[in-house]
Amino acid sequence: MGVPIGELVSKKELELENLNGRKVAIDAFNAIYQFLSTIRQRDGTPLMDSKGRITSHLSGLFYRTINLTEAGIKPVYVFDGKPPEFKKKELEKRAEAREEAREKWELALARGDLEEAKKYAQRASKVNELLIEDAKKLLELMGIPWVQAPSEGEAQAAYMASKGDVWASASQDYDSLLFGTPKLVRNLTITGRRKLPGKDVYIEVKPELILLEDVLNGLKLTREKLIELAILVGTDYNPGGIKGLGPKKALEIVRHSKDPLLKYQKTSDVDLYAIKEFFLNPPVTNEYKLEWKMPDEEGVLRFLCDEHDFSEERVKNGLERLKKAIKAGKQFTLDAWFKK
DNA sequence: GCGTGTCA
DNA sequence: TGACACGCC
Repeated sequence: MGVPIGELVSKKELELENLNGRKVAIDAFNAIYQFLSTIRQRDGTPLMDSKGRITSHLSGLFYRTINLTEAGIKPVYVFDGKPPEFKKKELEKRAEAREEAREKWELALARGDLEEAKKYAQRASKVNELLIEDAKKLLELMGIPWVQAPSEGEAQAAYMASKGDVWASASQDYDSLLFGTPKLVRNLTITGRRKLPGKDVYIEVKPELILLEDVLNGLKLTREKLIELAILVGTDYNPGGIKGLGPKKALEIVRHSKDPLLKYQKTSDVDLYAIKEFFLNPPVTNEYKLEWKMPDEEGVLRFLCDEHDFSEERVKNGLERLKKAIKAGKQFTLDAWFKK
């Protein structure tokens, strides 16, 4: 998933306090997928209400949004629209991988191997339309803005960041760099512990900031060349990339060739130039309003507790934290204003 | 992933 | 106060 250019990218470690007072455009699909795959019981079953509807993503969204607000961050979630036609192959690949994982999940469960079961259950995670609708509804009730992208959410987030409507985009994937975000935040979480695959070892995961300018300067590339590099090593639109080309070789090629795609286009069954054009000029919209409001407390309680069986005590507690954080944030903004 | 209770 | 185990729905 996403472009495999992590090893070429220069990162700065970030304290959450550094984001105080900043607006951040979060890739909603990316966040929801993470919640859905990680918030699970020991056997891999996601959290569900009494009617069997998945609630893992609601739990994740609710508490993370409160945490970000407490850190003085103003989040806006950006949802995917219609994927481009040439993403079909990648989406089919993911569907196959999910199906395979689902079968292995069942087999592991039958053997009573819980650890394996959970691993495959996570890989079988599927973000469907109902999860998206519920997520949007929760955000609205919480007073948090969300934006409907016409196409890729990463592209819309990058557009909003490059216009200066938000300070940065946030995602685990690097794609928004290709779409031109000046700043990308990864690992935008509070509790920075992540389990290493396989072993029972946890590592500290801190938020990190990636500046497009640093990446381009470090690699001595233009954004157009970075896009060509990504296409050679593989994107969601041409999974796998060019056979036999890794990041290092690809970097040399794009540095020394005026039109690196030309040679590989001849033997490729996808339109590499169309992909490049898509990264350079993706469909985006100006139709959004970024307003952070006080939460509709009754609405949140009805939605999470009455409809989805969340603990009233926990949700009320969360709402108190959210209200307090919003007021503190307003105070901060006014203080900063009067100090000027 | 995250909150909460427990133990030092 | 911080690390950890457990349950959340």
